[in-house]
Amino acid sequence: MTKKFGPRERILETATRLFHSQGYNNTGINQILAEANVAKASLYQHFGSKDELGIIYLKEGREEWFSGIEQWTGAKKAPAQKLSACFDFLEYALQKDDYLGCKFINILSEVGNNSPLMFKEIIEHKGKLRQYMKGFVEKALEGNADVDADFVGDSIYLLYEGAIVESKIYRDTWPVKKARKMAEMLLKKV
Amino acid sequence: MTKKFGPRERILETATRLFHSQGYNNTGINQILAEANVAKASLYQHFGSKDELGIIYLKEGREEWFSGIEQWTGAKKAPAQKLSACFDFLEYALQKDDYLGCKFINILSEVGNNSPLMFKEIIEHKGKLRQYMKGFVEKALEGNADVDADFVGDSIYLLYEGAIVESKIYRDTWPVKKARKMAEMLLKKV
DNA sequence: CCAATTATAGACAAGTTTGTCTATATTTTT
DNA sequence: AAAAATATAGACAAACTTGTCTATAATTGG
Repeated sequence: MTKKFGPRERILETATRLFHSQGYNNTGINQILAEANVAKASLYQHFGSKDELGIIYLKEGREEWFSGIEQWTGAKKAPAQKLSACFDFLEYALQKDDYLGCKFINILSEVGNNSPLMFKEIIEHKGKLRQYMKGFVEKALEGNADVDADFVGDSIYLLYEGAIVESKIYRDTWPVKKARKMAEMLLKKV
Repeated sequence: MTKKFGPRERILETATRLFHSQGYNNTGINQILAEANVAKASLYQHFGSKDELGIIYLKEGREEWFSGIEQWTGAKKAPAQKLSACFDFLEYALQKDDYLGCKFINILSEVGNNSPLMFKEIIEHKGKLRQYMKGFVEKALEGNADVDADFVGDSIYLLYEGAIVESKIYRDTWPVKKARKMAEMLLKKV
């Protein structure tokens, strides 16, 4: 059995904290090692490079995100309520991390197209989130023939992503609150 | 009179190109100097530090942005049309720069709270853009007492910002096109 | 209990980074 | 034309980066 707090886990936990709060490029390997109390050779044993550590940071970030959002939507029954729960979870998550924004959007600004494997993680994560939310919108608008569910779904997704970025800029939850309110309105009376 | 293509101008033009395309942290002073054909001492003569160069890069970016958007909105008369023109300009600008996204959002991910003066430029730019767009929304909804113009205005602003970020991720204009369509819908029949 | 695996500590290489400083050359201005 | 301001080229410092390698210690499985 793998140790619960072995070097690998400590590295990943520390790297996650530092990459998210300081940024990927502003976080050196040595700082991670020092704060995780791990030897340098152990890092290069478990992760082949800093780039790979970044990729696994994103992979785990995606798992954690969807695990969280499914917990929140799972507590609701109606699709429209599940969609609102997505915004509630976002508000909770952004506040919990002191408005650091989205790990994926942030790292995209840092690495650009330098790391194709990171870009792959980013676009896959966002694509999955988009489909996830659009699924609720479709169900909520089912039978409503005169409404373009695809269009409304993407609009709500854009509101969601806009709320993430603006919460970071304004260091406040108003973007999420207003985005949710508009999303709810769009599902009711379009 | 200041020279049109003196060292200062060449530095700023090159730094703008490189900061935007490669990122701020991925662009070293030496690369800027080499591509601008300028001596290192000249850079530190005109700009005291890389940080200050970054601040002026943002200041100029804001001027250029608003100069551009005002050209596009100035060609329209009705407030609703002016608002649509904001989206048209965005689509044009993002495509022109090959979907590099927003200079301000990008650099925020890189420097975080490390540079308070940069953060000041960022929040001022976004705050001004928000008010600029909300002004059109207010005028377009004037007399429409049963509609909360502030709420609709912020929603459209969030759609706008979401479209910027998602266009970068998907390397496509669909986010802007859909955001504009939704914005137009919100001004017509809410 | 002993052998194999895993972790540690840290020196080291080769390359970055920003910023300073000197010395020389080119423009501008008076 | 002389004096002052501006630009150039590049050496240099001090600190940082990722990644490799060696030698020793701790832990684990059979």
